[in-house]
Amino acid sequence: MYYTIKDVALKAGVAQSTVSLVINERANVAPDTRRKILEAIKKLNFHPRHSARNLALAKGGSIGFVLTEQFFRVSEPFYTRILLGAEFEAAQQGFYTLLSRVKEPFDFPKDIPRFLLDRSIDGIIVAGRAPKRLLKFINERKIPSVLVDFKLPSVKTNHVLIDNLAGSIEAVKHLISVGHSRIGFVAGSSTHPSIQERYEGYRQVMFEHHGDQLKDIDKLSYLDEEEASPAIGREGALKLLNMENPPTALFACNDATAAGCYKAIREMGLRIPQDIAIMGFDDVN
Amino acid sequence: MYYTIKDVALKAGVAQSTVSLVINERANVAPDTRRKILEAIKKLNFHPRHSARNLALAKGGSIGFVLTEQFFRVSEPFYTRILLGAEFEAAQQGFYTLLSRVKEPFDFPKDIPRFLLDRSIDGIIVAGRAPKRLLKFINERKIPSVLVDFKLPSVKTNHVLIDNLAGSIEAVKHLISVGHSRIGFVAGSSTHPSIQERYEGYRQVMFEHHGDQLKDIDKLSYLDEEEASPAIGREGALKLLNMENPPTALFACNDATAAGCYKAIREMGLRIPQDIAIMGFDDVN
DNA sequence: TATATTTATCGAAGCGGTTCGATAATAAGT
DNA sequence: ACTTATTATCGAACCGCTTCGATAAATATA
Repeated sequence: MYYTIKDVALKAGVAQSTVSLVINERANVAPDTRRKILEAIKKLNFHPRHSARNLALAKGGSIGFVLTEQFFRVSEPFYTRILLGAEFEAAQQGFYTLLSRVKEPFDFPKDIPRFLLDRSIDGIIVAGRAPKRLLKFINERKIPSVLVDFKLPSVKTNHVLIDNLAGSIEAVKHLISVGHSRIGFVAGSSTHPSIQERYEGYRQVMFEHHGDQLKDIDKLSYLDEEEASPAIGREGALKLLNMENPPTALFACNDATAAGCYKAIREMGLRIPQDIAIMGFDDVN
Repeated sequence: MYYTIKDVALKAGVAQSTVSLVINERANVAPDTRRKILEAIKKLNFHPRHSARNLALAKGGSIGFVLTEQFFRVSEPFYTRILLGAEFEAAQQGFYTLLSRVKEPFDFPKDIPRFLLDRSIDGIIVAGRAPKRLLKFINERKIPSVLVDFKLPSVKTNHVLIDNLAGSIEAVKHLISVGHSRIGFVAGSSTHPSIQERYEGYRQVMFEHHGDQLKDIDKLSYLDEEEASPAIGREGALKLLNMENPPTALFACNDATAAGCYKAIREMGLRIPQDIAIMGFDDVN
């Protein structure tokens, strides 16, 4: 049995509106009245109905989380973690989190996440990547939004990005500091801005240390446009490690790719770290 | 700018209620009227507001998904997958999915997922494990529910379970069929019913084949009550592989544990599958 | 003491849908 | 042709909450 604000009002002997004032912690409620009302609430185990409140407030009461479909297939939990973190924070603030996967390719009006249309959300988080058309739609609707781990130069947005460049520089410098000089770079999703930044960091440090051997550095890089994954990592590692004068260290563009490198290395019967060093990015697992 | 059903009615020159009939695909609307209304809907890009509709229907419009907190920390995406699958199906049916993590230990009235109280959900999925008190609460409230991958004998529920016993039997038989006889069993979460069933399957097959060496079989099992994880797997594998007359194959209670076994094996410098075989459970990654 | 302010509470309207009972228009039955 | 059943549409009430303007009571100001 569920009770409503009306039942509470009745039980406490006050008007509904006064109960509402108490629920929402508004000013000007006599301490005694407040006490009575709180008591009634407790007794009836009353909890305001989410949809009723949201309707009255013209709000959604949730935040949306958009992830591109293919991230669901990847075994790496990078974005899943972000989702869970967002969910946690949202819950703290009294919001629910609504998940939506957008298709690729994106069929414009049809594939718009439903919660964007039925006003279920008050804001939206877009992670990893999203069709430009969708971002524009969000902007037109003036829906508060923030992109995570990507942005499009052509669309004005709020975003939180990883400092890929700095991270990458640090990674490569570390490898150099422990004695490596032939360092390979293995990447999937090579067109993704984040990956490009990581690659840029790699190149910067490599140039700094081996500026004279420009062509060599290019040969040490394996860039694949396909989704970064263990399979791609394996492929890249095999390629680089089988060249003449192979690298002594591999820097993978992310941990999923690193897992593949790891596998390739094992297949070749090499040992880590004795024979070859390996470096990932993202700190998952 | 958002439009309401009223705007649609105005534009189409009919009553709100008629528009509602069309939206909900009810009978007895003249084809011509229906057409006019659909046109107006399209033109105004109207989408019924979720909260308004749910309020009127006394529904939630979402389904809840409950996961025990610690599953969020585990790197294995087993339950995350189930969440995503549930979300997908729910979306197909026009429902949103609300996620909630329950604490352990569970502080009864306080830790009840909010969506259970504010009537945001019409049904609930509980995965992996949950406090009995919570399940009872759900039952008392007569909230449609289904448990995934666990059940409690003392609480009447719907559940969908993995056929742990059959899977386990199949796994061990396979190892035997390829020539192994000393097969170790490595498990975390040893009190979890699913794990116990897997252990049971292992024992059944082992008894069948080595009924005479009862004590040996016990020695080949590593059971830890702590959460199944790579760390536990590693620990178990190291222990079993360092005994006198070690197993030639390891059967891990799940893939997270298997990952740890894998690691241990590598640390010991053994090769898979030449030196030792390894078997997981769950088919993740 | 009379008047102006402030404080506490209330009632009613509104949020945007759905649904039920009423009514008008059509079709069917005799 | 006249009553009866069916179909299409409408208006109003309702879902459970918030909020605004009104009112009464309590305090402050002159």
